[in-house]
Amino acid sequence: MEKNRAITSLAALAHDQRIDVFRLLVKAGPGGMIAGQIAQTLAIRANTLSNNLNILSGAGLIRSTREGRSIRYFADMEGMRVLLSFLMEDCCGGHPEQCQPVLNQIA
Amino acid sequence: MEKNRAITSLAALAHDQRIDVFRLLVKAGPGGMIAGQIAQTLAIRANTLSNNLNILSGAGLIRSTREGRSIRYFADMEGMRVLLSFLMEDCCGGHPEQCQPVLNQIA
DNA sequence: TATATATTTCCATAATACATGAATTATGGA
DNA sequence: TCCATAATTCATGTATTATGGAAATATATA
Repeated sequence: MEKNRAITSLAALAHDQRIDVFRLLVKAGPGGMIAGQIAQTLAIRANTLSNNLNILSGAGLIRSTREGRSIRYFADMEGMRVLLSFLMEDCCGGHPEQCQPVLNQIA
Repeated sequence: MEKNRAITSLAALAHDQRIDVFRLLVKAGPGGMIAGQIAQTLAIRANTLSNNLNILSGAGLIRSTREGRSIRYFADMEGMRVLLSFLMEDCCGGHPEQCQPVLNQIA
């Protein structure tokens, strides 16, 4: 992963509404949620949400598919995995005992 | 973890120099690095680095101890773990098959 | 075609973060 | 004590980012 992409992803998550949206989609799981549901659940205006969904998409953290008039959004777990890999790169190279506790206990 | 703390941590990492510093300290492992070494390795001015180290510390992503005139910095793996837990919260609740691939393949 | 719903785009203003030079604090050695 | 080294703090001009109103686009239904 290139560094600029990682920074884009981290900046996307470092935002009051977007972190809520991402975590909501993580919880929603494979079923995802349509934009309107997200806006209603989090009490966000449609245009602000649209902008923030676009930023999360550009950051590779969520995906979407159109369903009639609605658009359904999903957390992109692969994007998240790539981001974490970049941040933890070479951590476990010489010192696996320092890195492993980070990964355990997350579930 | 409270949301504002997570946002602070993510914003700390979403920065060209700070992400370099963090990853350098992750690679350095338990031995850490003194500030001067970091500045030299990454070619960062002392005052800029100091400011960015302070931001990373405040975000709970690195720690430090003084060693004579120098200060040694370490990646804070526990802080990282807490951040990831917050982001992935409840992911594995109903759909462990979506969350697990994120955690594997990182090492 | 006309209307309603869902979402996005455009734009202006306000707020925030950034890098740098200069000065300051802290520690160790002569 | 005096000086050198290591790191931090402060002030400031610049640039980036966020927000919300209004308008526009896309799709479905009557």
